[in-house]
Amino acid sequence: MKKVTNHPFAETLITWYKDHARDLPWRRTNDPYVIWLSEIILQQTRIAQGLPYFYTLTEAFPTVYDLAAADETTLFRHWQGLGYYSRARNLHKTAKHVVDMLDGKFPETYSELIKLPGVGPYTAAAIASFAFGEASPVVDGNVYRILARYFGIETDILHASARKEFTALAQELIPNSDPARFNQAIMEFGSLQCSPSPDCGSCPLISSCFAYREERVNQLPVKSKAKPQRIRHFQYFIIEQAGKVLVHQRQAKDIWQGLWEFFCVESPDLQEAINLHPFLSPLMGHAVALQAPGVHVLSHQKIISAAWLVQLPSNFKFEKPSDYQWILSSEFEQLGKPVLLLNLITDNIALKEILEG
DNA sequence: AACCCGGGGGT
DNA sequence: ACCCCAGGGTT
Repeated sequence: MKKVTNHPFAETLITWYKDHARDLPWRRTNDPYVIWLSEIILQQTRIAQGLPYFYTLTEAFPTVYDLAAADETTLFRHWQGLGYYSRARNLHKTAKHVVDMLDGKFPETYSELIKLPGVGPYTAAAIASFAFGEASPVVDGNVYRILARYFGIETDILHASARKEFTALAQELIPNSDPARFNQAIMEFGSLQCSPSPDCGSCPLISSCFAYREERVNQLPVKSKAKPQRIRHFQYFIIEQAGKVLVHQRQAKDIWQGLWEFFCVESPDLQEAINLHPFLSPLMGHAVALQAPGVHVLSHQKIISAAWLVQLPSNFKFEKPSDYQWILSSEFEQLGKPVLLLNLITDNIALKEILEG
């Protein structure tokens, strides 16, 4: 079912986009690798936050071959601070798959792209359209917002059926001629014009917008509320001896999987932490309290933490936990850490000097 | 279908 | 304090 003429909605967006498009680096290329990399970075991430990481990563790994050959520890270190660290792991998986199984060439269709680890409906549509000109509509937070307002769609955008409904509508709207431009335009429009608190007075779609006409701009899109945050308490022990520090890489299905940290006990207070790990008891004679980070806030958790610096004499003997290892203090900088620990280090000069010389 | 996964910025 | 951000994976 080819569209001969475009929907007026699409025409207006494309016209608006000609005058308002930002000059973003991933819009200057057709390289599917660079587009893919940018899209993974931008998942649930604002452009301003992702941009420095885009420059760093494209410089460190200019091609998919470079990324596939990368050491995962190095990749995690580059991803440090960006959040949602499973993206980094899936990035590496997909790069290796593309190099090893696909001769370094990315799949060129939505239905093939979506099979890649870390590539879901949005990202597959984005790559298929931007790199290969396929008319698959992107449906991201911007698109939900614009379509819900303009067409008066009441479906809860967190409901399972929402994606299907909004995608079907977007599929009707996307032109067969330069679908990539439409996808860029609708997201840019959502970001700059039809934002969560929009400036309807300057909107080119004001005369035909359902939400504006019905005075329901601030009620659309409908989105159910997030559940309250879980409160957690972490006790950190920076155990240092003979120029080395005790660390481990978080592995459990939990926050910060793949990142590195100091000896950590999840407990509301020091005494309970010691009771849980009796080897700590004789160490505490060498411990000094560090300035604790403030409450560290994640999307669904609040982490309240405390930390002790434990500098042990060389002849001090104790049995370290089996899942922890010693590394040179100076090498800690090279590992990917949670921002909570970056803040802890920044706020404590003594710690900073141990770890950064 | 429900739940989990970061960090930062706007209001 | 709450919302949102160029979402995706697991169970």
